[in-house]
Amino acid sequence: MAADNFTSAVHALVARIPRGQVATYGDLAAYAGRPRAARQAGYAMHRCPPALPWHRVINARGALSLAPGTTGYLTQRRRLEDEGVVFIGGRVELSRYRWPGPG
DNA sequence: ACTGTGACACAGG
DNA sequence: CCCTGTGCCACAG
Repeated sequence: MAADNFTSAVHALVARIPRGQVATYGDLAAYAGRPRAARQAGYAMHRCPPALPWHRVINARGALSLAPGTTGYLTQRRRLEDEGVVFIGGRVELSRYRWPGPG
């Protein structure tokens, strides 16, 4: 069952994102030690344990990468809004909510 | 081994 | 702002 290092690193990072803040796939990949593996971070999120705050992970444009209208999209958006994240035109202001990183 | 695909990102136009 | 092409990395068939 053990996930590979990159995947577990991404999951560990997701667990560290503070409430009300967000991180991009590219950010997570970089913090995990692979600056060019944003897509793989996305795959890691697809395999993300439901207990983690997966909704705090969005794309570099400040939008949700799940298909609009789907249950996943609505869940993610509602959770973020519950944490105080404001959506404008389907996007959030990254300069305002972006997590600086683990260290 | 090769091709297609994706919860991505960035440079151009 | 939009849309498009290209680069990227790993997985599935």
